[in-house]
Amino acid sequence: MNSSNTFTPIKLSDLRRSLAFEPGKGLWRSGDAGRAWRVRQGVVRLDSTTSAGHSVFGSLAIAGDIVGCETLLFGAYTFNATALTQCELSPWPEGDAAAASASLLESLAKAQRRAADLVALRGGQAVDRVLGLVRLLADGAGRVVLPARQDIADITDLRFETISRIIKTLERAGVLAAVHIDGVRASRGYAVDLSAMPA
Amino acid sequence: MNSSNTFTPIKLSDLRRSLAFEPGKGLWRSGDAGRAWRVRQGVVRLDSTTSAGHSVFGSLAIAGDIVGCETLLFGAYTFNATALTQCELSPWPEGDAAAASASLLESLAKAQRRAADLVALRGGQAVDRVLGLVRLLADGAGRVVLPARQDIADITDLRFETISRIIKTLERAGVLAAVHIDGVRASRGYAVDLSAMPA
DNA sequence: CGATTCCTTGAGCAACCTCAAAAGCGGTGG
DNA sequence: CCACCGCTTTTGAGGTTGCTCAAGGAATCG
Repeated sequence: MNSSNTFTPIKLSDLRRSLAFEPGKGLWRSGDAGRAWRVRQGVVRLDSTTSAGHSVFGSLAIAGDIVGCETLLFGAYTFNATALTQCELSPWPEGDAAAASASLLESLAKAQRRAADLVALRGGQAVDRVLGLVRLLADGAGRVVLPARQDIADITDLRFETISRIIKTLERAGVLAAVHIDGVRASRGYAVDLSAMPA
Repeated sequence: MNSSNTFTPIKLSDLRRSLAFEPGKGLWRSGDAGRAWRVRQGVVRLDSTTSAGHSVFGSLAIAGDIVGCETLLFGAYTFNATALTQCELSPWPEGDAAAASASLLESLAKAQRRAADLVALRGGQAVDRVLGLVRLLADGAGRVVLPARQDIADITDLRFETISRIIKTLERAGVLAAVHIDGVRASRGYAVDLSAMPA
């Protein structure tokens, strides 16, 4: 019910290498058989399937997060996963059993912090939610590739028209600046200057 | 900045037994030294401390969830924890290292599902959010002890006046019924009848 | 370059918020 | 036991933010 899904299953032959995906690409669906991954780059959107059968935003995974670990318990994914930006996944666990166990504890702690971040993106004034997402997704150098308006809307529980208005306002205020490479627009790429944010 | 906090640190001598807490009781604060626990009963509220120094709702832990596992990594808690209802915690991990590792994986999977649940509580129409929380907290027999209005408001990102209006409406519609024991009101206890919910 | 999807912008409206006041509930101490 | 105090909950009236519906423009893909 959300986003475009050019969906093809992950190939068995790829299980040992790192995989790259384009924005909008469906990675897997709830119930599919598969394995666990670590997100190396980009943003993965995880959706729950409602009783009514349509897909609603459930959570986000960004660089460092582990996704699909439930496959180790049930053999199948519980969420639908799609790439929101260009992204890269590598198989998990990556080392031996001991390394996996340490990384599990770390992942659990990280998952709990991530949950709090997500919750924060769905509360308060509309502008602050969008800025929160920008902050979450921006790299250290003040660069960010935003998801599509509709995906931002799903994440923040706002309407895409509202997101559009807010992002335009932030551009006019100098907080966001569309990035161009060789004179051509980098799709949804922005330079971020939070200090330009009016009180 | 939220809720009343009759705060006293957890005693060392209690580390091996299960502990019980009254609603409103502060369990620990971010930065405190302490250990990890499994929630046996009730609802624990976890708050992040903002840069401005005040506490904002971050997430919920209910029966079966593991809280404070980050102490095994950093030696200190990252969230402030308070009991929203009468609740009971027992030390975690409960068995040997092998059992802990299996339970970790399970906990990670559960934490991710819990995150999606929380996210769902902060989107959509006000009534549906409150009903979502009621469903999350109700036991199998259609009984629930709700947190205070202000806490429900913090969880759902609504105002406590709005929560009050919604709960009264649900009572009048027969979805919620205040529970009395020996003719005396069971504090914030309700019987739930979701089938009485109008479309 | 034609079609489809995504984004922008406007006008009016509804859901929820804000501010305010009063009633209920629980403890505490006379 | 009752009067009092603080805190929570209820209820009302009016205001604001973000939603809905609608239309046109920009991007992207074949």
